[in-house]
Amino acid sequence: MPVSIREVAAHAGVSVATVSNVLNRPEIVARQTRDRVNASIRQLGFVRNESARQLRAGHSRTIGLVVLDVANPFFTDVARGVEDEASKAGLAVILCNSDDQERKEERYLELLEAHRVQGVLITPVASAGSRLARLQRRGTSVVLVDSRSPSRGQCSVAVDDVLGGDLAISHLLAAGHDHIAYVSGPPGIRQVADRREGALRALARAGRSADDLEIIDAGALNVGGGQKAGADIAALPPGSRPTAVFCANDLIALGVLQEMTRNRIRVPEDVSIIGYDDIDFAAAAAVPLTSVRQPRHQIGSTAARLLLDEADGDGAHQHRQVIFEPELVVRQSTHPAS
Amino acid sequence: MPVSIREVAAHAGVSVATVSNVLNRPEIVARQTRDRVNASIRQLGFVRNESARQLRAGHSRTIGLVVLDVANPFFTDVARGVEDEASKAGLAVILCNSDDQERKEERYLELLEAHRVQGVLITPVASAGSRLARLQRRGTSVVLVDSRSPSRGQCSVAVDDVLGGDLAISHLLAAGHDHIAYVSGPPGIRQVADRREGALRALARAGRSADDLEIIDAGALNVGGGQKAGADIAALPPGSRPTAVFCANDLIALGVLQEMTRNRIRVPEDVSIIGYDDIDFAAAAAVPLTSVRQPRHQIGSTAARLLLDEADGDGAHQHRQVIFEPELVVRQSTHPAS
DNA sequence: TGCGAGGTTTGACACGTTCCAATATCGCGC
DNA sequence: GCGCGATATTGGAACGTGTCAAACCTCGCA
Repeated sequence: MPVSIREVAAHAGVSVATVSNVLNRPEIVARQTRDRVNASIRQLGFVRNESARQLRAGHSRTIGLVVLDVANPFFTDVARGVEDEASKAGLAVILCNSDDQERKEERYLELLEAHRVQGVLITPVASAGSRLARLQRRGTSVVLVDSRSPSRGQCSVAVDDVLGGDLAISHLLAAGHDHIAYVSGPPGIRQVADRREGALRALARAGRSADDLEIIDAGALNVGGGQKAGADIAALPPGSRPTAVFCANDLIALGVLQEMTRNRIRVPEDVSIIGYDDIDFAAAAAVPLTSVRQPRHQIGSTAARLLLDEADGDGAHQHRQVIFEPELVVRQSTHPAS
Repeated sequence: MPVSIREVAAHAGVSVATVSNVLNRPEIVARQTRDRVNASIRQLGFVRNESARQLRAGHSRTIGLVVLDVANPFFTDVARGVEDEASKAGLAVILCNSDDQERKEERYLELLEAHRVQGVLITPVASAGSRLARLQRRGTSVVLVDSRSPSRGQCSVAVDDVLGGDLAISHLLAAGHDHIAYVSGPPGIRQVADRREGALRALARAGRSADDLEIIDAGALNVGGGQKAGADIAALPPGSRPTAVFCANDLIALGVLQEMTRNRIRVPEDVSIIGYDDIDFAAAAAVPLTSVRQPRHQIGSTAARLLLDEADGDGAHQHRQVIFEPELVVRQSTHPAS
């Protein structure tokens, strides 16, 4: 049904090659011919066939984005960053959710490879190293997102989560808190572990020991986990309750906040709460959350640019490991210790 | 760089056609040959070239999804629904954000058409009708998402927003509220207008007039708009303040809630709040929001299935207009009038 | 030994585009 | 009028896959 370049050529009374030239290097064809061809294109409603272009070119004008879950606002914003940048370059973005499952990730990588994408932007599951290496060996560029390249064999964009943890705890220490808890997610996740490490670093600098950081496990990096942890905190007798809690991400912080409110524990007067990510809902919470901001959109756009640089490939590409610094955003959920 | 079917054939000592048969109709090739070919495939790391397949087949194994903005949790969940369904069918999803801008939408539609996608799932901007008609005329299937087909010329999936507005207001009336406000978004958006219409319908049934519904314009369907509207409400003297507000979506409701809390107006004791969409953050708000739930994930998956049915095309496809019923979810932000 | 049937394998073409080398056309100076 | 260079156009070969009719085996049976 769709009209091909051949039909346009016939309609305009020129050869197929000329139509192709009008499309790709209009300056080399005579104005008169060009106008005629363009008229035919409009008249017949011709639209290039990307598949055919790709076949000839050897690679597609498409990039793959594999995230753990777009429904997480962090990744949503990263995805926007990627898409905005890709759009500028005329590229399409194929979106894939791995749900942190190896099998899904593997299936998607194969699909993307079959599509001969220019490259893959990925927040890999823990064990993805060898799969990615194989992918690269076969010629697909890979850029790690929110994840650091261990081997320097690829580009990566990450945020210094250790620093982030440090910022959060330093803020609480400066406000005079000395009974602080870390509401953790699954410790197997790098981000969770790094933020904890940063927290300990800040404590050490203040002359405290690791034992001074109470660890409360939320089980999952979502609101439900936060509620569970919040209930645990509320159940403590007021005297032995931490006066400040640092949450592994904002979703957990929102859950904790909700539980505090439900139990009539005032935030920040009785308990200060600090989150991580600074998602939009952090500012919009009933008590606006103090949080550690990550440049989410920028993470995505930077990753996309690194990929484009690698793929545009004049061969001069150097792998780069970009690390952003997180930033403390103080709002109303933290308060000097009474 | 990537290995082609030809190299596999050479390696296995068979013809190209046989390799193709192994890939597409394994049952017709002898077990022995099949095993040999499969071994070569694994050994060489062969991965099909989708572009070439598509070129041959005339259409790609890809669908396009055009939403106003994935960063809106409503669309995020719709996108997940689409992607889960597409994944089952082995299709890739190309994600596009129109940001409610005609030009961006147009560019993306052209890109998707060039990719010869199997079809396009789209929440169109207001004026998209003719563009979509043209797209269909040229052979690309279109399914409207969260939007009704005016012409019945295509499939669509929507939610009965009039009913949703009705449910919300009926709930408030049943609780004895008689001073109710509608915090509206841009009235040009169909969803906003429909929800208002539903609200009026419920009032009329209760013998009230349209004048009984106070309209407060939030300006935008986001948290900021809600805050602005919330400030307006808080500024009213307690006596003439509405005892209940129905917000055009949850983001607005969260903004209003935040403003109430900041001004020490109790929710729900002083003011009841009801939102729309029932996004995950509604349940997680400091005061869990009563809201009108839309089956977001299901909207996406249904739309994808309709598209697949149309594209699988044994010719027997009938366009269908699916309309879901929204559902009232009562939580703690609404309360009988005192 | 010859023949046919049934099961396997293969050659060749088509898909729509791009690119390169080669050809056609033109203007211009002699 | 002829030849030259410059400019415009064209023919045809790829790219990698899927399909289909035709060729090729092998085997059993007469």
